[in-house]
Amino acid sequence: MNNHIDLLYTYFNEFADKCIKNNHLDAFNRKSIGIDFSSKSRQGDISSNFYLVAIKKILDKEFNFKDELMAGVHNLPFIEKCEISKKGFININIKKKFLIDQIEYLLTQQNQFGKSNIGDGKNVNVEFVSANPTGPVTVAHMRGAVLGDVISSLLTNTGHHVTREYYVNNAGSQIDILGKSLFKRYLELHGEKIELNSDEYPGEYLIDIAKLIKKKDGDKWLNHDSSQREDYFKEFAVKYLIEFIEQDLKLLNIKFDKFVFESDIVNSNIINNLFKILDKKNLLYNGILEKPKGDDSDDWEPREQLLFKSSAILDDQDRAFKKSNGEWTYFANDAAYHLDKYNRKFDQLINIWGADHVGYIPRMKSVLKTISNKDDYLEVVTCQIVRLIKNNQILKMSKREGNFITLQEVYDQVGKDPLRYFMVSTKSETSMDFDLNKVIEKNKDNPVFYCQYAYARASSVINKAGDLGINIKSFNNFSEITHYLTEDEIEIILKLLSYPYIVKLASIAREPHRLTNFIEDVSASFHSFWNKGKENESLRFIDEKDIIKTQAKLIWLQSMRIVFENIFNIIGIDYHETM
RNA sequence: GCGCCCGUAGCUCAAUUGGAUAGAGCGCCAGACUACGGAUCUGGAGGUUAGGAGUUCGACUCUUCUCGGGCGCGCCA
Repeated sequence: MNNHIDLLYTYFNEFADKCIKNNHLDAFNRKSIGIDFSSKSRQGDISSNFYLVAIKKILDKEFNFKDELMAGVHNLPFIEKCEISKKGFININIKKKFLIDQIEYLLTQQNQFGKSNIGDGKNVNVEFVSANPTGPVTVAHMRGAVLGDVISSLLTNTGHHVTREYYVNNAGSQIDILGKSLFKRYLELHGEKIELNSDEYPGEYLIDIAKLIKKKDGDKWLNHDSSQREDYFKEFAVKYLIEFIEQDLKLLNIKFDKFVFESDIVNSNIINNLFKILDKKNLLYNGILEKPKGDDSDDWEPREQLLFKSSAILDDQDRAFKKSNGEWTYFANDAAYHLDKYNRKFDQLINIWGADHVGYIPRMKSVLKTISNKDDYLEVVTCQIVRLIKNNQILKMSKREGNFITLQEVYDQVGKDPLRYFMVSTKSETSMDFDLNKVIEKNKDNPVFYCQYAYARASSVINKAGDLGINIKSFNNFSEITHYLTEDEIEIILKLLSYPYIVKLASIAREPHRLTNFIEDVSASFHSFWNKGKENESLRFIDEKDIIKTQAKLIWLQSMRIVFENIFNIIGIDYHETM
């Protein structure tokens, strides 16, 4: 069942098609057609800029564009009133009966309401977190973790097949250092005095893992061939750290469909395949990179190595593909991993990257553009850092001193819901402050609580009415209830009915914060209306003497609960009928 | 030095991708309470959207310059 927004969009597009076909209008970008469905302007229930946008494209001055357009609008089934304002906006009031029909439809849809198929079943790979397996998950990754998970949910809700993927960097020098650090802890357990180098990992979690090795193997490794021992300690460390990481993320209810190991990529032939693809297009050459301008260090010296001609595609300079000693660079391996994703037949790749990787985007997009011939085959969503604030002080972290704050620690202090909610409640590319004191307050200053409370209140009304024998289970007098609803309630209903569009736009823009804005907006309207019932009894929800009026209210309250549940499910936070 | 991101009310953030008078919460000021859940609500003040120039019917949004903040800048990962 199409709602008023769908119908209006469809009409505008068909009307434009017809005009263009008849040479009355010049073609134009349909994305510029906007519908304001939140009635913010209060000059109608919904409004549109269609007239303003299209009038610029008139070719035939004889053609009576305005009258033709409006005649069609008036034929739409939901139009109560429609006019074009002085400035050129189309303002529409909607028949209440039509809104109630939509609410009836919403109630039959339940958790399907708001879902759509704009993704058309596309296979999308969302890669996120991908923190190096050298320690527990820290706060540095928590925003990307929640963001990736919620974007995945948004995509699922809009008709995409989503694979949540984690790339494990278990090769390379960081892992060598990790293995050495672990071995030192193992030595320590056998009574040796150890000293960690500044680049080694000081975390106590390695002591726990070393204990596991000691328990399993005793002193077997104390005097053992070193290369075999090194591999063993590396693998052992990574295996347990990945488990720790999975446990940490499960605290936030984040689960991955697939873990891909860098070692498997390195050991496969995929890097050679990538080499062939790039080489065939003449994008690889031996050359010498220039010295970076900001680098005043003296140890720079020119070196010849294999370079990727990314500057010919999307980057501002070429990038090292092989080290001067002939090994593949990290970038080359990572690019090979992306080729692997491409070979797994995904229609699109989305990476969630932290701010420290933004400089990396052009070269990786260059690779994937070359492979796929599509500009946007790889999409990178970046998120800026989160500053933790406690007792009005910024919590500083320094990796060198090992005093990084773990995800677990923050989780213990605030819990899953505030953590998830706040991580996605602002635009990801702006840096944000996360105040540990404020996010756990249980009052209206806290939007998580405010929205959950709105849900609980609505639930309590429905339950209370049920106790009085009033419910909407077999209600079918939808056509009779419109005159029981006030303007405030109609406005809330309008908002609820715009929810499918909020989801679509949030999904297309990869911006979950649109959902939190929306639910806060509806919650505010709801709490405000609730309070009016305190001063004016006629505005209260339950009236035992007037069953139909009560049912009319219960119907939109139930609709609101459904919309809230759907949003809570996408964001991944809990909801309760009592708090 | 170069590149990317950001700059919106005292503070924390929005603004449906170029739309109408830039909106919320906190804080501040003034009010409301025997309540279908006060874990609340009503009203008010507060803005040259960092600043200048440009593009057009129309700019927080696009272009350009300046200022300020963050991140990154050959073989690390």
